[in-house]
Amino acid sequence: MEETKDLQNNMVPTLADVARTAGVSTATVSRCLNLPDQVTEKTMRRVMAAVDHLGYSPNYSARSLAAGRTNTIGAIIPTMDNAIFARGLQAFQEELHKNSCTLLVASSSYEEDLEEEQIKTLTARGADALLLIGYHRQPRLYEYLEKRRIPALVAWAHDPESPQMSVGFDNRGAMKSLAQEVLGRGHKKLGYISAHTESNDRARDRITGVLDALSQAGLNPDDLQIIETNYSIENGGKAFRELMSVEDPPTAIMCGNDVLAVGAVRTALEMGLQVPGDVSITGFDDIELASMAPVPLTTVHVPHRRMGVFAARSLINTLDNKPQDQTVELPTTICLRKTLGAPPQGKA
Amino acid sequence: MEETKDLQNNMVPTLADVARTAGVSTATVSRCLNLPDQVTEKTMRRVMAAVDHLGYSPNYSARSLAAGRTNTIGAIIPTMDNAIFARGLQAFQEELHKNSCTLLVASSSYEEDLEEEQIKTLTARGADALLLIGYHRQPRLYEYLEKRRIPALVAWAHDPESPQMSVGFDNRGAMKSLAQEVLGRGHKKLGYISAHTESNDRARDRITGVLDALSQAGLNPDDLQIIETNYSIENGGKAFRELMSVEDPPTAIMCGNDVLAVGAVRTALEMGLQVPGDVSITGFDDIELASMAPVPLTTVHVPHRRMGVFAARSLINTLDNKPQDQTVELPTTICLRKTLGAPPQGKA
DNA sequence: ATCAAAAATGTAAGCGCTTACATTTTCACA
DNA sequence: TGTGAAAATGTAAGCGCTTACATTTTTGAT
Repeated sequence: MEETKDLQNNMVPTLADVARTAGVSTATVSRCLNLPDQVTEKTMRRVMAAVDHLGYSPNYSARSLAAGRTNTIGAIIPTMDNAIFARGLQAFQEELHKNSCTLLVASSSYEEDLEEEQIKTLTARGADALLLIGYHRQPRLYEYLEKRRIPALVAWAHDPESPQMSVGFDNRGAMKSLAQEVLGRGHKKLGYISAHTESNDRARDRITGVLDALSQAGLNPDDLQIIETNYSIENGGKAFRELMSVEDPPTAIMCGNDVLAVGAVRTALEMGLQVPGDVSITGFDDIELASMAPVPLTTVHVPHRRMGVFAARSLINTLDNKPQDQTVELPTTICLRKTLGAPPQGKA
Repeated sequence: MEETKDLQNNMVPTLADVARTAGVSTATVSRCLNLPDQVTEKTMRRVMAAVDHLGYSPNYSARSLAAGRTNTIGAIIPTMDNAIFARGLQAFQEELHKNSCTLLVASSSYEEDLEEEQIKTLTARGADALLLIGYHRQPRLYEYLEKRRIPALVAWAHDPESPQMSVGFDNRGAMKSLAQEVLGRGHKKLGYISAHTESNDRARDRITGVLDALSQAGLNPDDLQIIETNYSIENGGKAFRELMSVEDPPTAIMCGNDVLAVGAVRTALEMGLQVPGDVSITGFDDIELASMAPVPLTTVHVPHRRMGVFAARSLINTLDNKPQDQTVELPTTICLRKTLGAPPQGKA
């Protein structure tokens, strides 16, 4: 009983077991699995038969330890509970899968410290590379990653100046264009609802974009009323109410993302305001929600899925030492729907 | 130069390096990291100083290999590109993190074969446990998991009969209740837009729920027109159009989820139909979109985040051999908003 | 001071795989 | 049929950690 070399005895089979039952060395089995064309077809068949027979599948911890590569890529995103990241991440994962990599996920909840912790964790877990959102983080983290030779790609943002690998888009330019559309309609007084900007460079860049447009149009950027709040429909509504509760309220409210904008639209309607008759509202991202809003949202379309796919490819190419663009900027487009119009009579 | 024991020389430090610089054995360092109270405070300080000095962090591949545990839990979900899974997954991840576990993610794209492949991959990658959506899959997979002693928890569904560990809700019962609401309004002829049911037991159960209500109300279940389609707003619209294009169309269309329902609502309005004046429509899930729809959706609220949290706890407790409910059913609630009304005059 | 038991630490054997290097087999060509 | 180079396979040394077991140190009761 103790000599049962056959080990059906409810143990998980190892490479050595496969080798034994196939009558070859462990090296050969390993080659069958990893370097198929270094092996005779006959041997391959024998080994594969053993693999099937035993129900063998490799132990990745061991493989990773021995090979010094995990084929795992980590992603640290603010939250999945946000369609834009969820969708990008989904595309990212699909592309990784096509290249037999797996995805290790962590979320930072938009907190810088937590993100740092997650970076440490994921690298310790052996992520071969990392997907990060935005540029903003302690320089020591970039040093840490560099020291460990862990490629990190920044997504959702794009800064041609930065040495960091990235796949993103021009938050600032996109929002500037949208602001120009708004100003072009004759609005002179804008309000802005933003995500918290403290450690969110995308949010900051978008605001800067509006400011750009404002000063370019000869308006005073200091007049732009900005409220920062957490990402949610409800908060968008609250912020809207606040912005509109002043003496001479803005005629257009631009929002840092669609979720906030939808909240604003809803609240506007609740307040009995016409959109865009009494007040124009814009979003950013073009999530599914945008076209479904009570009044379909004028917003900026961002190619989230493409971003995910590109990010995956970049990282994989880098790991494979294939030539590879350091940084790619994806175009965004302005999506004019129904929430942007001219300011009300006498307000222009 | 070659004798530099100090190895700043851009190598990632190992346990042995820490041990050497702290002047203790590797075992002691390992204990400091994993079993802190088996170690003197003095030693601990020395070791920690070395850890900090070298910037050491453990290699999880090695740790996993040696310890036979990865502290990694895998989740295989149909897609993250669907708010309900994204949100649940987010909560799941947060809870795992609280317990120092990481999340390995894969998606099956609602394809049974792909799911099987992903199960194999994730277990090979050393996932200590698995989160799976729904019960439907080849029995051999359950056997496979059992043989490897990998606890797998089924979420999003609940079958008290099944031996499988689960955290879910009663898809059938919930949809039955909603159908009863619909029938209670006087509707006699219903249509149903479903996700593909082939390998989706949640979708099947929901249909069964409607059928239950129908036959209980003395109506003929065979009259229920059902269209199966892929998850998307657009497809919801198409299906709606098809259901309504018959001689004597249904007065209420129930949908397997909110996304399909929103598509239906939008299309109804495009067709010049009043909702619920001309046709009632219902959804399922209560995602954010639901209350934002052109007409706010009557639907079933499902506690996705709680489900994620419970799932994480169950799995972790199981891994820690803590006592643990085999299966928990979370309550759902019916969310009556605006898309359900009485059938049009003369149609009741 | 003494000594046994308890606490802390050390030693060293793997965990399951990859891979450099060594050995054997195969094969084209003379 | 014999030869050498190329192809296939085998041997065995780790990869960085955990942990059973052995050894040393500390502790506290005498």
